[in-house]
Amino acid sequence: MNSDSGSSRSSSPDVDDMYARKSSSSSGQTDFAKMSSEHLSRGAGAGLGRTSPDVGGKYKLKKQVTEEEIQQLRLKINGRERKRMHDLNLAMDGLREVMPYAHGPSVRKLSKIATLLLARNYILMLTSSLDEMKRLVGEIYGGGHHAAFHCGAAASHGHAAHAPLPAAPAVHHALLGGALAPPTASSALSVALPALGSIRAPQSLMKTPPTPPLQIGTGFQHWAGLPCPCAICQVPPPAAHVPITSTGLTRLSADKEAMK
DNA sequence: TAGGCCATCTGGTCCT
DNA sequence: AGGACCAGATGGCCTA
Repeated sequence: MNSDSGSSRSSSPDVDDMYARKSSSSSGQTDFAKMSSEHLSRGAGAGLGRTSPDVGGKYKLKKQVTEEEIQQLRLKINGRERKRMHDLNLAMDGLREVMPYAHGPSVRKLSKIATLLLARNYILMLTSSLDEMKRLVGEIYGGGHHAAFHCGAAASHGHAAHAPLPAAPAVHHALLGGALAPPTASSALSVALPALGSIRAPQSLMKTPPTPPLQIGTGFQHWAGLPCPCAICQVPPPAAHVPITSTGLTRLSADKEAMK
């Protein structure tokens, strides 16, 4: 299958290198020279360089387009398409990085379809967890005193405006643990103080291989047993920030705004 | 060897 | 007109 993790197949070969291959069908994936000449000649005969009005599209070029100009144009278009796909693959890699599955050279990279499906499930799970967490907060503080939503380390995380209640950290992390566990309708007592180290990625998200503790990208190093794994403190750093429009996170942002 | 996954090329369509 | 986006076709690589 896909052996991209550390294998010879790069998800995005160097574009310049690709251009360089145009006349020397090296050991690439596609016999570029062969395909190019084949398709270009076909294109030249069927569309490129034609002036016939019945042929729509961008190749309704002025007459007298030389073979070389056609080839240059084709190469230019191909290069853009490669770059586009390259960018798409980079985005896909970025998505993989923030997905809760095992990363590493010995772990096969998720396929594109698997990445997308996992991402969808992950978002759904986070949304569900967030809803549950907010519901529990509402139960405990009857009316939702959101100041209690923040931990004592808030100041160092940019939450300095919110003075934490004395009991807030423990309550906060207890809620977090509950939220990360499979959502239930249990009371607040049932979610009391699971060890942070026990937090695991939802196994249901991944069939294989066994999932390690959540690794939500490079900006989340403090996840496993470190100070504050809360949803708020887990806001991705700018570099790894993926625009998220899920309703749960949107509401969370709204709540944070309301707390100011 | 079949099937899955991928990169690339290509032509068409839509948008600016 | 040029670029972005898309889907189909093609062929290579890898795994079961």
